[in-house]
Amino acid sequence: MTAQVLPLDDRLPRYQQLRDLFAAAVADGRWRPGEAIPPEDSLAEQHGVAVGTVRKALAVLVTEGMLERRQGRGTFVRRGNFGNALARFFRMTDAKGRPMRPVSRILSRKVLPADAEVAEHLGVADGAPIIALTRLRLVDGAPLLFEEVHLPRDPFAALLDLPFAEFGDLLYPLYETACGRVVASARETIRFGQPPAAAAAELGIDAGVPTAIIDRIAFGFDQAPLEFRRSYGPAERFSYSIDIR
Amino acid sequence: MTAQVLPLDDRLPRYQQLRDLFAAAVADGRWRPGEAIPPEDSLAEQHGVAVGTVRKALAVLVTEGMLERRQGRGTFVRRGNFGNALARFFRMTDAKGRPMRPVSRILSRKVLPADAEVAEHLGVADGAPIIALTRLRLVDGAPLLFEEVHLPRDPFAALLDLPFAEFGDLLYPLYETACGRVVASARETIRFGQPPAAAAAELGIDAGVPTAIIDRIAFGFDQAPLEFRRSYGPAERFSYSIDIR
DNA sequence: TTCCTCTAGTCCTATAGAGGAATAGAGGTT
DNA sequence: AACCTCTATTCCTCTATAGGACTAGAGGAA
Repeated sequence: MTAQVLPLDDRLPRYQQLRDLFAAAVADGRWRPGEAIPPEDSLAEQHGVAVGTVRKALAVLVTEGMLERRQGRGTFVRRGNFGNALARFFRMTDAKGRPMRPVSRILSRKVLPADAEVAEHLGVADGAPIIALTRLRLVDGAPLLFEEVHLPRDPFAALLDLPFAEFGDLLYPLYETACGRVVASARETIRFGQPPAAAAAELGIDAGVPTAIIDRIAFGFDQAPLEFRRSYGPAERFSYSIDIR
Repeated sequence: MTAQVLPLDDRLPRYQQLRDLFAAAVADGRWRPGEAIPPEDSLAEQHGVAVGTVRKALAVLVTEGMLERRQGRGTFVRRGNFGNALARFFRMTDAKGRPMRPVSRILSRKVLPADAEVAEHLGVADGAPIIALTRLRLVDGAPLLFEEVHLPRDPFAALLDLPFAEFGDLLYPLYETACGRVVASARETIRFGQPPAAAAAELGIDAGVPTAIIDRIAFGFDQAPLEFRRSYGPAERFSYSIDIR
């Protein structure tokens, strides 16, 4: 969480040590999303290695998705691709396979102690303070998804003061701009069951209607969990598409 | 389909041309799954480039999943990871999140003309000959999934003579050993709906029971579709887990 | 304004080579 | 048998360097 004194491991190859060093620079905000990092030759000089070694370290971070290189321009810390975020994470498509673009409305915001399940998913202590949001996502004015979002309180405390109207339709850009956290990957689990009463009410369906339940844990560049989210939607409207490897 | 005369593009960097060359060697069977390819220095000499250039080409193919390098041993054409195939493609987990290991039984095998949907997914002409398999996958003796598998006939003709008992529990190893085709990636789409009568009958459920429907297109190393599969399973028993990016 | 040229900065391609690390196998020792 | 040592083979790390390609911006020409 806090910027660590570098636990560099001398047994690792230098390019791996550099990778860790650079990743830490991104993680603790010295290199910021959207900005260019120093050019490769100056990094090489700075760390007393050959340019090729720096290039190799940067190549690792590029394949890990943390950096992005543009010939002639520089090397940039990747910002969450919010143009693509829907395509990457919100893979609900309509009957014709087109991605749907939901509008979002925050319904509630509370600080609660984490229950056992949320604590495990977020990797925090049982009972640790959690921000719990509920929100509704609508397409063409019709409610499509009811979501319960859980965030560790401290890193996301900035969200506690934000008026609901300013949350916008996507949370990940907000995590970046308001809290400096970038979502780099996620794990989703889909199953099928019945919605809790609150979800059914907001969705305007009977509690007995078959419902798709999607659990998602979102991770930062350091693979630490940032968010746990559970989403409910009517099963007949649901279609989920994914490319594997 | 047939081995092409190399359409090497001189405008591409040499390492990309080499990549294409090496990929073609795998695709047309000169380099075979599980076997080692020539060492990097001999490839370099053979093609008149520096070793570093060969290494770069091979690195691309490693990240694409076609090759695998082992220090001190060599560079190998990757074989479908059948130990991991379940983990990679068959992501149904039980209520506790453990992957389930189904047993398979082939129910039927026919050669049919492709209908419009199958033809599109497989990238073949409408009405082209297709091998259509149905099979049942069981866990602990109970039917869990009913599957309709569609394959282009000619590349998979070897399956037409194989007794059902010799199909085994997984098809992908069979595609490799019997037909020389390796599944490298796949796209899945999940939705919920109602099963066709045949599926409901084999699964022992009512036709009205909510059912998970998974469509999968499996691709070879060259991104060409190899198989189209549609699977049906009772929704309450279903849970699907996926890592994103 | 619009277009062109030039330049500085940056990443990309490619080469060459030295030394290290991991593996497999041969052969010897206990 | 079990273990060790030695060697050949192979991939890995790292250095050093040269020229090319792409971008952005400054300045001048039409």
